[in-house]
Amino acid sequence: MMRAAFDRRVRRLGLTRSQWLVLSLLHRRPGVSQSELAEMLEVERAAAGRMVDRLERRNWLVRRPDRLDRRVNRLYLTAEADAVQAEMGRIAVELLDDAMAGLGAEEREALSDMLERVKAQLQGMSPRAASSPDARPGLSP
Amino acid sequence: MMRAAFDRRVRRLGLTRSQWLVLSLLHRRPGVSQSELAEMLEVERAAAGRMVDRLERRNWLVRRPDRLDRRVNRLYLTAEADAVQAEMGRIAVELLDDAMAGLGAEEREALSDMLERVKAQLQGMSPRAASSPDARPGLSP
DNA sequence: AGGCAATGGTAGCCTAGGCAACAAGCAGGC
DNA sequence: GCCTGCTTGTTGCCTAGGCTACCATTGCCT
Repeated sequence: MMRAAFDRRVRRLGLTRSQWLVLSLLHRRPGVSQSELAEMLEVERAAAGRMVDRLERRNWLVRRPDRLDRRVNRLYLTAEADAVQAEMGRIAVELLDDAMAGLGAEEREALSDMLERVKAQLQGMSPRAASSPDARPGLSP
Repeated sequence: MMRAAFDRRVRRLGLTRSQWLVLSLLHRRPGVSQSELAEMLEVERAAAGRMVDRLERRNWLVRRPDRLDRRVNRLYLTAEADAVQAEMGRIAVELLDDAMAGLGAEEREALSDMLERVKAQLQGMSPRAASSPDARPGLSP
């Protein structure tokens, strides 16, 4: 429902929530590879790749080959994307605020905290959990 | 992540979480129409219709015409669907329990309650909110 | 140097959902 | 009776994601 609400609100900008997540991430870390992007978004490489396809087709970002490793594409936002990115961020905050209108400050804190814990739990049972480099994924080591 | 985790667990049964939601609902209320189904699942009529397509194609349910209103299809589970439905329910409960393993009983209660409130808030701003029959959709009556 | 495993990216097939346009059917007003 | 408007369902086009198989490249190890 959050996704749907967000998409409804930013439709006029010609983007979706998922696309905004990419833009936002690329704004903070320009030059990441597609694999890195996929991992950060917690999504399959294929899905990330197609996302990049769509965004590139609409000129929101550019693929540029890495000079050291010919396999990887480094991703960079275009100027327009950089411009719209902030606006989307504002909308995201607004939506979050509206959605939690019925909750007090401590409740929001608690909700956020609990969801983080649930997320960690779910991450621990995801197939991608095995390759965690340093974090202990299991629950009973 | 919940959806993904659930789908991973029930894959061997040849179904998905969304499909299970339909089966579960139809088990409790056989003979609902597609529109009713869509509303109960909080999904567009088109999406519900395609869902029914897939489930019918795989013989999990049957469309039967209503005798009074030739527009509507009434939906009924097949025997196999009825059988597998309970199993899926058990898996759902298990998953929920696993996901909230890091939370105490009161926390779970609180989380559930808060999410309900957030959901209500989001429902109030959805486009389908206007046609609510009795409930007041606004936030400050 | 050569081979082999790991990594990055892509394409194919699938489910899932949104929005819009449409046809068929129903119901109420005149 | 007839027309007008609403409801039900379907179809088309779109994004989004999962899984698998595959190709190219890289890097390690012998």
